[in-house]
Amino acid sequence: MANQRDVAKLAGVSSASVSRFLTNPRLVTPKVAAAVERAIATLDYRLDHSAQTLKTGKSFHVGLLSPALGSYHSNIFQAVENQLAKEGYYCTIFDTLGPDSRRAAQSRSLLPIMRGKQIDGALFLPLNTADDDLTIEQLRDWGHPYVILDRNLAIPGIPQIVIDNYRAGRLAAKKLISLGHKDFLFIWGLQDFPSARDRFAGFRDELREADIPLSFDRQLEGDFLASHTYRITRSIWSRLPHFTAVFAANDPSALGFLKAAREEGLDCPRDFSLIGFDDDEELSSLFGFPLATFRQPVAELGVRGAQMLLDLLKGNPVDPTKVTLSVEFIERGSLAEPPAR
Amino acid sequence: MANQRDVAKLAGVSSASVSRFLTNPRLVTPKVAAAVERAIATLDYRLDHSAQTLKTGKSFHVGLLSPALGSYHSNIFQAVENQLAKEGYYCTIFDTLGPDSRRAAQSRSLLPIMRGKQIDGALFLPLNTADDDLTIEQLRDWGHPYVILDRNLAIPGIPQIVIDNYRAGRLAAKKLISLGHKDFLFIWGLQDFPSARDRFAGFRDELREADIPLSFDRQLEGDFLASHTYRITRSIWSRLPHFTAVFAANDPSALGFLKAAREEGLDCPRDFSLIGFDDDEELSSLFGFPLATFRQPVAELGVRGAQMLLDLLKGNPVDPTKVTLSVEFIERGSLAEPPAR
DNA sequence: TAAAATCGAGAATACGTATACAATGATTTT
DNA sequence: AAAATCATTGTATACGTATTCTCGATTTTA
Repeated sequence: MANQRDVAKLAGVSSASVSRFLTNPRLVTPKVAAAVERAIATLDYRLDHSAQTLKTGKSFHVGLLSPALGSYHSNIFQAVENQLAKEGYYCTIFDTLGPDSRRAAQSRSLLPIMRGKQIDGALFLPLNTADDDLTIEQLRDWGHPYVILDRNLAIPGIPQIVIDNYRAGRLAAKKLISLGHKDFLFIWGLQDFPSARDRFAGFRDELREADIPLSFDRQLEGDFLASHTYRITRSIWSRLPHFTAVFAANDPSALGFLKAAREEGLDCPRDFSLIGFDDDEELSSLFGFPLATFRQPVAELGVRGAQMLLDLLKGNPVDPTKVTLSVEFIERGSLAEPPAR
Repeated sequence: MANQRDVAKLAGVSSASVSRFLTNPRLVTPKVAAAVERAIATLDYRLDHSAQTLKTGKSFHVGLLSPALGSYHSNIFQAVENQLAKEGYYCTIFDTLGPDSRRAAQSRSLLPIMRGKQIDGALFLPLNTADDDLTIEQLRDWGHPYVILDRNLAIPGIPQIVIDNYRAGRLAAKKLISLGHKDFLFIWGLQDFPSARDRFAGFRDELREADIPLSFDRQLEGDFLASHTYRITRSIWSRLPHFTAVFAANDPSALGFLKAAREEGLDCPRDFSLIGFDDDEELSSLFGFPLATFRQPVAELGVRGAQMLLDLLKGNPVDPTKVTLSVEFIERGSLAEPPAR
């Protein structure tokens, strides 16, 4: 592999000129530039990234910290990767739940791994776990830029892009209340997911303000999967209180519940109204069921997060450090007034 | 940030000893080791990754080259990332279809980006495109280890992990033929996906050997999505030849077709048998339809690929350079004999 | 006991790059 | 025309690490 000295020798200039040409071509004369360019082409020279990193302290790598790498997160990643690639940054992934996290447990966090200049910044998709709380703490005095994605933190000044799950919860409740519903069910996703918690909080608060409590027997556990929600629903059906409206963690959960309810002789929207989350058009169209749901700007979450991180990396001022993206309520045929009793 | 010299000074030893302690503790006396260890803890010293890379030529980063980052690929990535993390390797992702590929188009490939010691090796999930063919060519004389995943290449000696899609196609055809079927349909996935092409080839070859041609009007285009397959099927229904057996690119496609067929008054398995691919338990259970399908070892693909790459990186001999993983045929109620005419 | 062999650790150096500093020539100012 | 300014380029050095080389100390062998 050729280095800058080799290029310089062939071009008949000093290695400093080669370096200058590479970092900022305007610093050298057109004549030198041409000679260097030719020499680079001849030798098929490539900049050594590690040497550059050592010298400048900038690696042009950012970390993507995320639990698992499911489809939801991978959609965000794709947006992030594309956005960062435009500016020459690379993405290194860290599974915060993988075997790597065992190492993390020993050293109490992922951060030690990220030390030593290998990472310029990080995008973090945290859960609501103690481990991830600790990681956030350590990111804060890491000394490098970072952005928290999709988890609403009350800490002022912390760079974050969030989706307004709380408002979504309120919207769902408001809509159902306005239709006349008084008896609700809430189907949880994985409780460690911040988004699921925020939706619950919004839903609960809106109901509370209408003097409708949401007791524990009206909360079903779930894991974002249709099959599990179906099984749970079937198994506790006889113990469920009277209900006419259901808000589920996501579309698969909603449809899993629907399947169970249908098998118990109920119909939607005749007997109850149903709202899902994260508009899954594939599933809805395949099912042929007009499920009311929310669409969340997943790609925009990634793009905005990446953009904010890039600004921080460049030292540009980031005006609002917290950006809130809105969900879109998609009203469909699964909504109706409660049946007359 | 402290460096090895600082540690050495505090420990009262030379920096060489510090380095030796870090690379191989057996190279130093227990006494020195203890002193160095203490100094490291005191100064919170971390190895500088870029300096180490510059010196050794090993970055401990591998590239994950993949088109898009959909759920299928992200499952593989998760397995790969976890496996590599165990050995201290990091994964940098490259979207071969993203805006980055525009850069690639200019320079005719992704490889220039991977030069300069930033990547020790690569895992590549190629499509059947000219771009990706070129990338494979260039990987071959890149000089670093690489493994091709999920694309069957006839080139001998090339390191690859493949899933036996061809055999799956044959199995599907064999089963349907043995049930007495004579009139078939094949539903394509995205044609650029090697796996879809292999399945088609196996299916076609098995039929051909039974003297059953699979003409173009018996091949439906698709894109792995239920909604699209549904629309296509409806739109060309009247032009479809008589059929009693259908093999679809994946489960969503199969169910999209099923939905369209049901709306046309057909029933499965009464009127036709149906086989999908990539066992989607969520979808099947939600649909309540016993779809025969194939299960492919996606996680194992990632694990084996990562393991092979690690072996190559360490210089271990890799015995069979081509590992073929088998699919599992899952026979369910969507299979039956053809109806009497 | 002396010479040879082994071992541990310090000194010095190189990896490839970016940049501070010095030096050169060209250009403008007085 | 001489002095001052400026634009370019070359020289030298430092980033932090791994490793070769050297040397002194210890152990082994005849």
